[in-house]
Amino acid sequence: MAKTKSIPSLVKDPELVKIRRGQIIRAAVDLFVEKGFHKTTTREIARESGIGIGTLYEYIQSKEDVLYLVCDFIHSDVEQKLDEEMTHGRNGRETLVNAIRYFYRVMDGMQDYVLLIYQEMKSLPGDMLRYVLAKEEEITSRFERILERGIKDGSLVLEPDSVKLMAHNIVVLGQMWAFRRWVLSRHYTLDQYIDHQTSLILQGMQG
Amino acid sequence: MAKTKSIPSLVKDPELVKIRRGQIIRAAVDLFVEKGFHKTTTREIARESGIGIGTLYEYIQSKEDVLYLVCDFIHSDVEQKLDEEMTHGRNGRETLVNAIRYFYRVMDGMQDYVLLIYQEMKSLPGDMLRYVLAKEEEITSRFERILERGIKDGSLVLEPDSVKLMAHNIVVLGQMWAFRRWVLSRHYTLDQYIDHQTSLILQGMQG
Amino acid sequence: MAKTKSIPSLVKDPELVKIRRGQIIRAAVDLFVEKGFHKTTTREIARESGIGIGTLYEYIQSKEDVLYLVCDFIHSDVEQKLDEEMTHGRNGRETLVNAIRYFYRVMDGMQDYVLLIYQEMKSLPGDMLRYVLAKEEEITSRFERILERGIKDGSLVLEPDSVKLMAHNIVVLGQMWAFRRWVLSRHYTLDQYIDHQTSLILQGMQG
Amino acid sequence: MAKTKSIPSLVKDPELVKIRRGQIIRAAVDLFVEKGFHKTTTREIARESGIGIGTLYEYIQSKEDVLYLVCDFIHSDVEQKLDEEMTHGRNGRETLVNAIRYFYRVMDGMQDYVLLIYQEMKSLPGDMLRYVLAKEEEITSRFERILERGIKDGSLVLEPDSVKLMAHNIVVLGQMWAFRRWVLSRHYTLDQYIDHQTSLILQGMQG
DNA sequence: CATGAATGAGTTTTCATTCAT
DNA sequence: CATGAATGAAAACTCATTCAT
Repeated sequence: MAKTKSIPSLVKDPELVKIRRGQIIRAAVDLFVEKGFHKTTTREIARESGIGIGTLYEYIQSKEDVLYLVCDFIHSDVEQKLDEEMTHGRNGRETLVNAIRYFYRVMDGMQDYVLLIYQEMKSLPGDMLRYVLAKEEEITSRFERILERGIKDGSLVLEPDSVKLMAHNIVVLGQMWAFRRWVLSRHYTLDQYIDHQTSLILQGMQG
Repeated sequence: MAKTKSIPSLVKDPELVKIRRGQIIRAAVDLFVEKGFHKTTTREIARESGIGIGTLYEYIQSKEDVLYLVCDFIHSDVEQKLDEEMTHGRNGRETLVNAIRYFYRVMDGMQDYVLLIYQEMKSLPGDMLRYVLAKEEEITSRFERILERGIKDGSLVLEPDSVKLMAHNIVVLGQMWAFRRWVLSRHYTLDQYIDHQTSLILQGMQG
Repeated sequence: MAKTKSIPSLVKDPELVKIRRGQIIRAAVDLFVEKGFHKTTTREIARESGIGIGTLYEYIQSKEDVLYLVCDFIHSDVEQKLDEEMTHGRNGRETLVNAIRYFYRVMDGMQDYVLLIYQEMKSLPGDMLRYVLAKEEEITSRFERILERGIKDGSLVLEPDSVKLMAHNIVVLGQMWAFRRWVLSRHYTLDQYIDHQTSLILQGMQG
Repeated sequence: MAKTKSIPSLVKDPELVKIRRGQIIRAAVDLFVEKGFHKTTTREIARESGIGIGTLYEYIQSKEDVLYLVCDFIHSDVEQKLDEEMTHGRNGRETLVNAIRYFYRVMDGMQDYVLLIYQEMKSLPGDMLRYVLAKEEEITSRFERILERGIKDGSLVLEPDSVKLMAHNIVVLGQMWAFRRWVLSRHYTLDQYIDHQTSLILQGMQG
C-alpha cells in the first residue's frame, strides 16, 4: 500500500487530530465536488466542518493541505473497498472479471470523487502531487497483480510487457465511466458498460 | 462539425477581432498550461498577448471567455488535424489503424492541451461547457464513422451497439497517453503504446 | 438673463456645434435621469447621441462638460418657459398668482430634471457650478421682480427685505413638489398643491 | 420611530460591530461631505476609519451599505435631537414656534449632512432607499403631530387636510436654509431667517 | 470632421492566513 | 485547544480620454 504524506498539525493529541480532520474532510469533499477547489473558501470549509476558522488552521497548514487530505481520503476509500473484494475468484481470470465488475461499480458510486481528483490534483504542491500519483499507480498495480496471477495459472494469456499497460487500460476505462458519463449513460447502463468492456479486455488476453 | 459559440466583442472589425483573439489565445494557452486557469491573472494574459488590460477587455467580456476561446481553439485544432489525415486507407480497417496512429500522435503532441481541457473545463459557465462537450463528442463521432465504414465493407466485425462505446474507448485511450504519461512513458515509447492499443482495439473487432 | 459659460469645442463651425451638442444633450439628459451622472458612461452618451466616442470629444472636453451642458439646457428651458408666460396679469398680485401656477406646472412637468440638477450639480467643477447657481438665482429673481411690481402697485404688502426670501420660498416650494412628489402626490393633486401653497404665500403678503 | 434596516456583518460581537461601524460612519460622513459618495473610495473610508480595507468589509457588504449607514446615522441624529427638545411649550402654537426654531438651528448645524442626504440618497439600492425615505417622512410627521395638537387646543387654525402639507413646508423651508445657504446667508442671519419663516407659517394658520 | 481601437490608472471586493485572547 | 477579528495583497473589471487613420 502506498505511503501517505503526513500533514503537520499544531494539535498534538493524535486521536483528536483524526476526529477533527475527519470533520474537515467530510465537509471539504462535498464543497469541492459542488464548487471546485478554487471556489471553495477556507471559511466555508470551517463552517461546514463545524469548527472555527482559527481551529481549522490548528489542523492544517494551508488550503492545499485540505485538498491533499481529501485526495488521500478518496484514494484510501477506493483502496479499502478494493481490498475487501478484489481477491475472490478461483483463478486469475475469474478474479479479474470480478475485480473489474467491482471496480467499475465503485467508480460508478464515486464518480464525483474521481472527477474531483482528475480536476483538482494539479493544484497540489509538487510533493503532495507525487504522493497522490503514487496512490493512483498503487491502485493500478492491484490489477497488475491479478493479471500476473492469471498468467501464472494459465487462465490469461498476455505478454509480460503488456501487463502494466493492460492494468492502466482497465483502470482508465473504469474512470472513463465517471468522466464521460454525461454521454455514455445515454447509451449504456452500467452493467452493459461493464460487460462490453470486460469482454474487450478479455479478448485482448487470449492466445 | 460542431458549432462554436460566438463571444461578443466591443471591437467591430471582425478581421481585427480575429487577429487580437489569436494573440490572446496563444498567450493564454501557454499560461493556462503552465499555471492553470485560476492562477493565471487577466493582467498576465494581457501582458503576454502584447496588449493592455483595457484592450483585452475590448475583445472578451470575462476571464471565462478566454478559457472558452482556448478550449475551442484546441478542439478546432484537433478537428482540423483529424480532417486532414483521417480518411486515408483502402478500407475501414486500414483507415482505423491509420486514424488511431495519427490521433494518438496528435494527442502526444498536444498532451498539455488535452490535460488543460480535462482540468479546466469545469470552470466554464454552463452554456459554454455544453459547446465544449459537444465538440468532444464530435471528435469521438469521427471514429464512429470510421468504424461504421469498416463494418459496412466487412473489414471490421462489430455489433452496431458497440460502435459508440468503441469510439469512446479509442479516444479515451488516446487521451490516456496524455494524462498518464508520467507513468506510461517510463515503460513504453509512443509507438509501442500505439501498437499495443491498436491491437487491443482490433482484437475487439473480429468475428 | 444670466450668462452661460461657453464650452470649448474642437469643431469650428458654430452651427454644427449647436446641432451636435443638441444631440448630446438630448441623449445625456435621459441617461442622467435614468442612471445618474456617475453611472452613465461617455460611451453610452455617444451611442445614444448617434455619434462616435471620438466625435463626442470633438464637441466637449470632459464628461463634466456634458453635465454642465445638460444643467444649462434645463435651466434655459425653464427660463424660456417662464419668459413666455410670467408677465401676464393686470397687477402684481394677479401676475404672481399666474406665475406661481405656471411655474409649479413647469416644475411638475420637469420634476426629473429638477431632481437631476439638485443631485448632480455638486459634480460640476467650481467655475461651472458658479454659473449654474447663478442661473438658479436668476430664476428666483424673476419672482423678486413680480413681488416688487406688486408692492409698487399696492396689490401686495411685503417688507422690502422680505422680498428675496419670499421669492426663494416660492421657488423652493415649487421644487419641493418635484423632490417630495413620492409622498405629496399621495395626498394632493397638483392643483390642490398649487392652491394651498398660493394661499399660504398670499397670506404672507397682506397688511 | 421609523424602523432601521439592519446591515449584515461577518463579525458576530454586536458591541464590536457598533464600535467599528461608529468609526466607519464618522470617517465616511466627512469624506462624503468633502468629495461626494462616488469620488470617495472604500480604501479612503478604511484608512480614515483607522482600519484595514479587509476589516472594513467585515462590517459591511458593499460600499452602498456605508452610504446607508451614514444616511441612517444622520437621520437618527436629527430624530434624537428633535426628541430631546421638540415637546416644550404650553400649547401647540408655542411648541410649534419652539420646534421650528430648534429644528432650523439643527438644520443650520447639519447643513452638510442635509445636502449629503439630498444628493447621494439616489445611489442607494431600492430597499435601502425606502427606509431612508421613511425616516424622512417620520421627521415630517413629528411636525404634523405638533400641528394637530395646536388645532386641538385651539392655538392654531388649520384645515385638517392642510396639516400634512404644512408640515412638509416647515421641514423643507428648514432644509432650504441648508441647500440655499450660499445665497440666503448673504442676506439674512439664521435668526432673521427663522423669524421670517416662522411668521409666514403662523400667518398661514390663523382664522 | 468623424471614427473607434487602445490604454492604464483606478475601483470594489475577496480570501488565505495570523495571532491575541 | 478553540476562537474569530484583523489584515492587505491581489484579483477582475471599468471607463474617461487620446490619437492615428
